[in-house]
Amino acid sequence: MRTPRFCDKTKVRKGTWTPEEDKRLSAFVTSNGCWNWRQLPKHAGLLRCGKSCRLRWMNYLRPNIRRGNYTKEEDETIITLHKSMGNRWSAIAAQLRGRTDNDIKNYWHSHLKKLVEDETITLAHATIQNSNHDELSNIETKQEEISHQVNNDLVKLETDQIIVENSSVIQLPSYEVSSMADANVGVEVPTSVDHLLLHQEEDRIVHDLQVLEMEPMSTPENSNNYLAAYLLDPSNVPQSPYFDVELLCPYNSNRQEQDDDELDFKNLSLW
DNA sequence: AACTTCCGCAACCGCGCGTAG
DNA sequence: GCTACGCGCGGTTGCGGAAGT
Repeated sequence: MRTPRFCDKTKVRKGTWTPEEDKRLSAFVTSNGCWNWRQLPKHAGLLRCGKSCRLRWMNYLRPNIRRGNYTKEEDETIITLHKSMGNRWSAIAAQLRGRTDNDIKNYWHSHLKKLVEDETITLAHATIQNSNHDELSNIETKQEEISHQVNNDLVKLETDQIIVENSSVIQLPSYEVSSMADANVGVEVPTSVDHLLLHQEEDRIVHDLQVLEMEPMSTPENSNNYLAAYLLDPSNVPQSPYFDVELLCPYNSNRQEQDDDELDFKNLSLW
């Protein structure tokens, strides 16, 4: 069982050190050294506990101690060391000449901590803004790709429909072929398989449009795609929050601004 | 001028570790 | 191996001056 290690509170002084006490402690340690902090106050004629004497000497009276006036280099050193070592003040103090752990700890809590927190917040803002920008770019790229694909598909679909309607003998629609110049027309009799494939392709386009509809429809091309699909088969096109099927046009710009506001609000609410 | 609040800093406190007996 | 003790460290407190009302 450990005995209480703290000073007998009835016999020792506490609180701020007087110049007289400082003088006595300084003189004693300078001439005799600090061989035993617990015994020291008795021999030095001080009504303080050993622990208090040690603290006073180490943090204030010891020679070569620098106080205040931290340089920018010291600030950076402390911040860097704190990042890697955490609250190990004595280890940090060992890297800075003439600074005590207590002084650095106080300086950290009164100045640097806030500084670092502010910088972290600024950095986090910048990171999220960049992230949002990248995400937006990805969505726009994806929109363009889908839009382009849908446009091509619609052109092929319309062409194939014309072929099916106007020709008694047609080639099976092949969407692997990129140019209509490659299609051989007038070879085979159309079968129910041809129509089945055609409907499957329509379904695929409608699916593409559904994917497109999930994204913000911000470009006129996307609206046109929606209109084209709607005119082709209104029953197969899902309702879009971005396209007014009554007016057959995109919702007005106020709607878009409102959505933008909501997006901004969502971003803000992350904070 | 008086009072309150804020802030920096010195000092205290409790805990853990190392070591001597 | 156990205990008592000293020391060092880090968290917390409280004093006193500055700033604000």
